[in-house]
Amino acid sequence: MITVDYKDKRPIYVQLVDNISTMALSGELKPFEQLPSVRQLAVSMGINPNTIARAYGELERKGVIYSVAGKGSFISNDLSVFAEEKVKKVEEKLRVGINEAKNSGVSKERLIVIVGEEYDRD
Amino acid sequence: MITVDYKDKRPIYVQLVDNISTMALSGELKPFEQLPSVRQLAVSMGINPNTIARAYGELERKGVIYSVAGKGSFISNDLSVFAEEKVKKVEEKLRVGINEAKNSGVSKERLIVIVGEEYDRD
DNA sequence: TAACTGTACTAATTCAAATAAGACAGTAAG
DNA sequence: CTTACTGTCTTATTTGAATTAGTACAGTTA
Repeated sequence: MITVDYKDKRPIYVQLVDNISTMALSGELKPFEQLPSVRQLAVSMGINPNTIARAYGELERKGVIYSVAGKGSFISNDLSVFAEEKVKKVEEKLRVGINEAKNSGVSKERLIVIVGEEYDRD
Repeated sequence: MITVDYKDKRPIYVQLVDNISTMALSGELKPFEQLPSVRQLAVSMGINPNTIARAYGELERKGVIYSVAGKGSFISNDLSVFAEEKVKKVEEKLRVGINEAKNSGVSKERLIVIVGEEYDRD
């Protein structure tokens, strides 16, 4: 289910890009699967069609979906490029976080413990 | 030196809070040291006094500085409460980042390697 | 032809951040 | 006491990004 959270401070189109990307990567949305049309999704979510169109445009640029005028928008066949790009970004963000922790006096050992706690849960 | 970066998307008052907090923790600003007055700093940075006042208000709320009407604003004697609070936030942010990496398929081993790379630099 | 699809463009609206200007009270020095 | 600082508070205005609104155009499908 495609949703947005109004408590989330990020713009709606960013949330849509994030959610649909995640659903595509997890397999909840499958390759070649058709997405709701811009107008259809806009009505069902109670938001403006242009906001959906902007999200779809971003998703196409990232290679998550492809759009064909007159037909609709579909999940891409090959998500590997996007997946690699995402891993890169996640790792870079993590490095920033690690350095912030380092600068706040968190020890390497403490950090390893935290990594373990998060990885060995559920 | 207290500065703001206009390329930074964060509000100016947030940047000021962050910069002055960091300088206080690092010792670049020492306990009881007087900060520039609201008006003085506003002129020297070319921004509005109210923006500075808002930042000083936040800093006082966080316990980084204390302000006395008529005298000025000064770095707090005891920054331990703020320091602990900061470590908490940094660790929580890190846990979020770790889970994002985990969900993107980054292995625990890979993550440990990254932690090592960042910690054993400089 | 009719009813869909995505895309593009411009104008209006909304909201937080920042600015502007001023008022008030405490402090310190002449 | 007076003057010139200090922080604090209030209200109105401006600015810019995000979003909405409305419309137009071209491709697709039945």
